[in-house]
Amino acid sequence: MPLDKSLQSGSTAMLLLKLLSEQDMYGYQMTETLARRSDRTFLLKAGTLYPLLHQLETQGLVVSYEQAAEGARVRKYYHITKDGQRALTDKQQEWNRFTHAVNHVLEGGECYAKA
Amino acid sequence: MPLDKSLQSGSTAMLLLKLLSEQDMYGYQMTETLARRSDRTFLLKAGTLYPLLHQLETQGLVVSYEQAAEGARVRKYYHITKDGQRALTDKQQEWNRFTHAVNHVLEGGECYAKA
DNA sequence: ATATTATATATCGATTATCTATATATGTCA
DNA sequence: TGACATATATAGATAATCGATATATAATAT
Repeated sequence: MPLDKSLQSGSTAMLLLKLLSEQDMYGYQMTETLARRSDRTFLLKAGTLYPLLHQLETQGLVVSYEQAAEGARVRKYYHITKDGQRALTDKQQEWNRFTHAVNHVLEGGECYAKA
Repeated sequence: MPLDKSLQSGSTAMLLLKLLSEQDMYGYQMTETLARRSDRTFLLKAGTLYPLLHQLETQGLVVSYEQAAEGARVRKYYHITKDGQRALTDKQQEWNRFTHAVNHVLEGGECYAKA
């Protein structure tokens, strides 16, 4: 089975779904959490984040609701759906397959099958 | 330091350079070797491979030469340069940084620094 | 002999992911 | 009042990859 082509540039969706699998979050909060948890490796820009969240919502992987906060403007929270949980599991499996494949090539190891 | 943006979709160049760091190869051979070594995870298409090789050559990371073979058409071999070796080392470091960051997020671990 | 398959390189156009830049609005602090 | 962090959003540009197509040669099957 071939790897999903969008995986290589597409790990961001998986990371967002992972965060939402732990708790509901609003967009800005996801950016900050991702930056912290990745030791500043993932510095997601607003121009990447929001279109991606809208796309996930269109696909039915997340749903959103607005909630007022004290001393802050209204925030748009996202909640992961059953489909989203399933998608997260799939993406994590593909991620493992992908990294193992890359590492196998980088280690210069033997081939899985001869030519 | 932010991660190279091209890394996520850009691990292919690293893998090709890795193969060439072991021995000179021609394009088709790289596709086959990559497929075998990755357990059929990386099934690189010609439309991806050749433009990428031309790009690496333009960047001075590889050089090419044609060589005739018995019972086969002329093949175009690629050889990695000093700059290519350096680029490979850099890309491998970024790869490690990237995977560690993703795995840290996926493990739901603690943050590197508090908000 | 002829058709098919594998080898081998190449280009074009489409798709997709991400970024930069820009826009808007609110709350805090100096 | 002005600067800055928070918060969401869209438009346009760039880059990586793929699908489709094209060409040519060698080996194999019918």
